[in-house]
Amino acid sequence: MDNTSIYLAGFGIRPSVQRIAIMRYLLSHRTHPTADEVFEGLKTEIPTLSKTTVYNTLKLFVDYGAAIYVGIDEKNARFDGFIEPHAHFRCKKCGYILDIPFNFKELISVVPEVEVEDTFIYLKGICQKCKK
Amino acid sequence: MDNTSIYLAGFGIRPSVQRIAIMRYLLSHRTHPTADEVFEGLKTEIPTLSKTTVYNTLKLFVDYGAAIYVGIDEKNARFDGFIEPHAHFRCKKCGYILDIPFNFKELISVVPEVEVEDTFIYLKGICQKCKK
DNA sequence: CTTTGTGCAAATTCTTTGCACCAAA
DNA sequence: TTTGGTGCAAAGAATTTGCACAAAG
Repeated sequence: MDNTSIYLAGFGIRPSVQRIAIMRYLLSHRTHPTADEVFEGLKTEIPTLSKTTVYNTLKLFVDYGAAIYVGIDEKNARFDGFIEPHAHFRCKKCGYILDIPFNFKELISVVPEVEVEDTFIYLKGICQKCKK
Repeated sequence: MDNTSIYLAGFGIRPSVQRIAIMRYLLSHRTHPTADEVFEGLKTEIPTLSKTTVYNTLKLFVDYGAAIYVGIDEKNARFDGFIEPHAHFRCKKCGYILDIPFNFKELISVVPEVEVEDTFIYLKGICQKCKK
């Protein structure tokens, strides 16, 4: 049965075949995919899907707090369906993006003069696999 | 006299008229400019300057550690001549980017399983001016 | 029926590339 | 005289826009 539909509704997002599929993709592929990767991953399942819809939908998810925009990759926008606050690490060699648990509270306190709404922590370096 | 030339040499960067002007621009305009803004700001001073050279040079500066890439603006790459580790805050309304002093050491310690080389902290919200 | 969502094609924008010329070591 | 730097024009790639049709409330 379809709990993705209910999940989306919880964010105030009207479900549609496309939106459900895209959210399902995000939740089952924790790879921080680009819009293109989402499109490629779903075009067999939904042959009529367009890239425009993927772009629209991912933007919608971010606007409604159902996904996180990940700006760690200078070439493409990436998206994360895992919305608990966390940092991201990207390997400079293989490009792999790793979720890093991180408590944002302590960070926000250092900035009293502005009203911080969103926090993005991007770490770059070499991952374990590439180090060997 | 020209200490920018010596400054660049300190990073292992051969000075040229263009490189000196671009670094001077970065150091005197702490606005985290885009490549285009740097180009626009210098084209009167150096009428023969090309955008290609600005792109090449900014990339070179980042590669040699003479400037920081600022990925807080989803539309454009931005650059910072202030290379002490610090965080960035961007106002969602006016787009103003503010430097935030921040000690990165404590952050890196939370990620033992990977080798972090670069840390980027981006904060977004509403600045004081826009709050009023 | 009236608003919202989708998708095609075209446009836009930022950035990179190929190449020829110029400058410096 | 060889390597490195600049700049033009063109290409490339990611994303957005305009618009017509489809779907849902």
